[in-house]
Amino acid sequence: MRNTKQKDFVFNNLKLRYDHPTAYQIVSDAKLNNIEIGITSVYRILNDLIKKGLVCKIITKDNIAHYDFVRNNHVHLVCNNCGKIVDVNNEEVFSDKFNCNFHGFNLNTQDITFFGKCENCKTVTNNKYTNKSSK
Amino acid sequence: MRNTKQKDFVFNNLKLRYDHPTAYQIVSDAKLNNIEIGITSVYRILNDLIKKGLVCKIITKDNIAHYDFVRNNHVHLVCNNCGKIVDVNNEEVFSDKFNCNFHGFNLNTQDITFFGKCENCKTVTNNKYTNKSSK
DNA sequence: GTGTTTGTTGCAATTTTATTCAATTATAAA
DNA sequence: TTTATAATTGAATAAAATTGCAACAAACAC
Repeated sequence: MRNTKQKDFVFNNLKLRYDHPTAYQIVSDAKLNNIEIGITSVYRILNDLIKKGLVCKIITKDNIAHYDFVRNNHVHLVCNNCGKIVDVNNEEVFSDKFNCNFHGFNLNTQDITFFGKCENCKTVTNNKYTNKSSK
Repeated sequence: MRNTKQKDFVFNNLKLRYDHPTAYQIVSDAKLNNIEIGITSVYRILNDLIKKGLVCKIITKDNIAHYDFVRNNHVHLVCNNCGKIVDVNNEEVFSDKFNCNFHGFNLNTQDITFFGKCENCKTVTNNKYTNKSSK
């Protein structure tokens, strides 16, 4: 694992902004900051950060991926009309304050996924996705 | 809205199976059943079902979309090593039984998204994503 | 500082997914 | 039952995202 200006930029850019950018928006922002970085590297760096659990990907109903830095655990509210994404603290959702009318939203569907290792893979050292191999 | 053999096949295939197939697997299965359907139509039909909240899309760490029929509200546990997807009832997750060791899994990250309409879009009749227009 | 090692970058090619548009076909009206 | 209407399909095309690989460069040893 090496430090490069490309990795630094993607990481810090995501950490500093709160607007859930797309991969292209990160490239544009890099250009404005005179950082040379290709879209390929942005996608690759984002996926590495996702595999480390530092970043998550949100797919709005327009089927374009938006990326978000994982701060304290939070959930996303996504508008199916304008694509707006709002962050809400975990605790609020898991409390009894939560219902389908929430933070001004009128919610109707949910996507809840937990990632980890299953029974069989818990003991395995090499990891099909998070490392290329264990060699 | 019209009934076609393609729509029927995608809907019933997803409803009957419990293995979270990819779009390509649905096309293959259609061929085995002598149903003519192109990959384009499968993606289109799947997206329509998602917009109606009848189907959801799960992205494993291999970045290929898997599709699931929405029965009673349930969450997904995804293995970052082998890609295995397990369905678990909502109630179990929102109870105190839930922790990072769950159903044999060793969980470490989460993706929780709720979809709906935001404050501004609640009153709007035409919908950027769920309908082409309101004309 | 120089050289070696090895992870990283970015172009090109590929794969996955979405859109366009002409041809087709389900549905309802005649 | 035929015709008219408009939604749907799929081949071609385009866009989004990933992978392979040669060139590059960060980190470490000397």
